[in-house]
Amino acid sequence: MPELPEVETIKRQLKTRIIGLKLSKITILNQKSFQGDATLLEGTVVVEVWRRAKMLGVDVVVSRQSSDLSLQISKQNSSQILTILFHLKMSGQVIFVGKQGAKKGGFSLGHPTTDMFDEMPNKSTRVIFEFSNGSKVYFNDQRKFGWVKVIKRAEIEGLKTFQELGPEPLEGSFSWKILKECLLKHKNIVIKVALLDQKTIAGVGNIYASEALFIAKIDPRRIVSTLSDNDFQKLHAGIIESLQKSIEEGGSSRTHYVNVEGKRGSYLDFAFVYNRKDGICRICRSRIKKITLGGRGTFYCELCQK
DNA sequence: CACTTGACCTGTCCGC
DNA sequence: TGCGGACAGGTCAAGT
Repeated sequence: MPELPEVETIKRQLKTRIIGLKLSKITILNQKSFQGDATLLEGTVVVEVWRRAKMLGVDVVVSRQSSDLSLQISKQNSSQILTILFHLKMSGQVIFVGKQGAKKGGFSLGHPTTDMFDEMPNKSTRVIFEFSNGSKVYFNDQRKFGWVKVIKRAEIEGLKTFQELGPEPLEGSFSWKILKECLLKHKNIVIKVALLDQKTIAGVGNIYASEALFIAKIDPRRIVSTLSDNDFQKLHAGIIESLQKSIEEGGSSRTHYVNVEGKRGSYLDFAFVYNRKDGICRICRSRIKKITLGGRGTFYCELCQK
């Protein structure tokens, strides 16, 4: 899927479009894609959209006349909040379609998406969320690895997948020393594989692991225990740089990823190594190599990365 | 226990 | 053009 920058892009866009909207109907087209009781969501109002690692959360509360009051309730009584949790895995998409765009507080937000309207649903649509103003959110997932689940907000922290997650790399508190500490938890594996473990750092996937290691000039085959403090510092900077750059570019679109408007991200136009086998290294002009590490394609420059 | 491989799915692309 | 195999943003469980 979508790694951190792609989910972050979806989160930011969805937030401006669906907060304050009331859910009217949920249609499940593939049972395996949906866990929990969808009927609990009908009539609820969206109060928040958030991201943790590669997961997307949409918080909803039972509607009480106005959405303003709902917002108040959410702050006072978190036990009332339900979360619609998404994991897009390899091929998930979240598409928003609203003919006039969502409205909140009297002004219109977002861009018109009438072009997507006729294309949705498509053959990979697995779940459809309909709002009372006619807007819709489509969860598409060609490979059916992704999922949507309904869970009480208060129960999320108890989920094993949440408890074990490593730190968020774009939070201010994420330092190179924390990165070092997390990576040394499994010091005998290859650095590229360690970066993919969500217990090490949350949100880094196959694209940004290769990119961050290139920026840090570290060979992806290195064993974690061989890294110096200077390496950890460069890697820390490389992770942040690649993730931030990708968010600026709206994420990476190799095959499936699109944002909520159905548009592709452009990070791969700037990528140093990912998906650039035999391409020219932007720094030393030698050929980019592709190898397999931990069963995943890994791209790097033999000259630049030591 | 630490680490690796296969499974989950559908679709596309590449070589013969 | 057709067919088989490898491969694709992720994560689990089972295997070594």
